Amino acid sequence: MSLLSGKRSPLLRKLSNFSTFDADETAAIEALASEPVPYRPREIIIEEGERPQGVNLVLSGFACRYKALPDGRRQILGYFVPGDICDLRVFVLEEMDHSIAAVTAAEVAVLPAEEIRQVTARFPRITTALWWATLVEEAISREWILNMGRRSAGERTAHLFCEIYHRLKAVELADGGRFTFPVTQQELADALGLSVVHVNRTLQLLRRRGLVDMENGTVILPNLEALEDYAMFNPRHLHLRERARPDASAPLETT
Amino acid sequence: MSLLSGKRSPLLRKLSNFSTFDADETAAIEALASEPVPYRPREIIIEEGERPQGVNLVLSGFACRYKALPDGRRQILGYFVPGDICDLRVFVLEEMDHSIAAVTAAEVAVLPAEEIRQVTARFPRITTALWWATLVEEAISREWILNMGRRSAGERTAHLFCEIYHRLKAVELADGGRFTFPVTQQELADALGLSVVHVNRTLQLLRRRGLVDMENGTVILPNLEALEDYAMFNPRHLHLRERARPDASAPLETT
DNA sequence: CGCCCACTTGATTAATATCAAATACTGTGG
DNA sequence: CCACAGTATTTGATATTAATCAAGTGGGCG
Repeated sequence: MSLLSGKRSPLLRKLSNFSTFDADETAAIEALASEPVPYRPREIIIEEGERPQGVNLVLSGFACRYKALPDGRRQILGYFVPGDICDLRVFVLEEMDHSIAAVTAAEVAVLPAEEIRQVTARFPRITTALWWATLVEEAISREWILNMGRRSAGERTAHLFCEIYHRLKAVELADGGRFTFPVTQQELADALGLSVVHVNRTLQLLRRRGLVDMENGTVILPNLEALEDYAMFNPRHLHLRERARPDASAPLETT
Repeated sequence: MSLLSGKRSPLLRKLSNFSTFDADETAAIEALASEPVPYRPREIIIEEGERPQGVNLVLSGFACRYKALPDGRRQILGYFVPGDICDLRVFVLEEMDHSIAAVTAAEVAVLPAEEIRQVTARFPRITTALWWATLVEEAISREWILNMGRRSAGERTAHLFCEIYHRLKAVELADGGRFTFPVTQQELADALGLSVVHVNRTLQLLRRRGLVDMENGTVILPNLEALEDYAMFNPRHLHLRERARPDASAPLETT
């Protein structure tokens, strides 16, 4: 992708929020995303129970993890935005305990385990950056638990928009309080643990308060500060401070 | 600890659910837990914003992760049982985005990063097992999101008891449908995202249905199968199948 | 045009929170 | 052993939040 446009790939843009890379490292990161596989909206990428084939890297569009209860209730567990890697070390486990699907039209690259192994063996700084990405994803999961458990419908919805906004901004896909996020209210409901009807009313509330507007798949946050305040959003959990850091602190870099 | 009693440490018991270890590996795992630090109930182990000192390994008792909102609402994000390691790669991040505290009286060992690095450098099978443990914890987090989002108060409570039971069983601290779990209803409320009063009523409901009994800090599950059914509990997400496996599949084992 | 799908609205019900008070239980000092 | 304080549990009444049911509306598109 970077070859075509001269622009940095979303993965590189994302990892640059944690570390800076020299030319070799940059080339190695850019080389990871081999051939993009296109998915249509809602198309399943991997399903619960399957054995994972490779490590998926989202290049464009949105995807999500989700889980369903035997009686049909469905819960989205998290979103993937461009630059996100789904389960770096998924091969340790025998089978998926949840599913991953495209939310919108999306392009996903499948990285062979061996390729990741080689890159991480050669570039410790990339290894650390990949761990950082994994740890941030875990932190987001924890925030979701707090979200579902202790935030009201309005706060929870607002919080989700703050999260997506900051994540998209980190890969240069959002700015000025607006971003493309074409999801139905049903999908929001599944992500927020609410009913569709209630999502609809909650969005109206946020709109009335001038916190969130949605038109045509674009989310507009006219007053980000007020929104973050209302949602009690603390960007700390995204660990996005831009800076170079030494990579000596990483344990677990083994032979 | 294993020196005192001749019994296997909880960490070894836990990892044995994933892999079998030879004498050297066993010794290395047993040597990890140096000196236990005692904590009193509710004592904070690490607080949000702090820089982590080392990797914590729970030897006895229960601990939890939690997060609080600025207005005081509190949410427990997960429990630690003996054998659990809190954040293997925590050093990658600069500061904690949540807190960890003892729930009951507990003993915790602090593992220096360097020690972990050495053990994992020498024993790839241990490395893989530690990853497995980390991945299981992530899977549990995801299940909690489903729990909070889509399960009713009763189902959610039941599900938590199923989870703790299976986890304790994996370290030989539960059997025959009973285990020690001395938590207050307020703490359950913070874990389940409910009010105390509602937890109380939910427990009464479960008791009336013969699914859960609690007396004196001991939880009794008189009919585990019915409970799991009611909670729609699927043990798959704990990835606890007992078996030896090759460790060749692990990516990211780098220099 | 007409259909499908998403969105919206209103009315009602169910789940859960909040408030307030009463009852048990635990440990402590006398 | 008792009295007491403090905490945890239980109960009842009421309010709030969110789900459900049912019926529109509206836009894109074959």
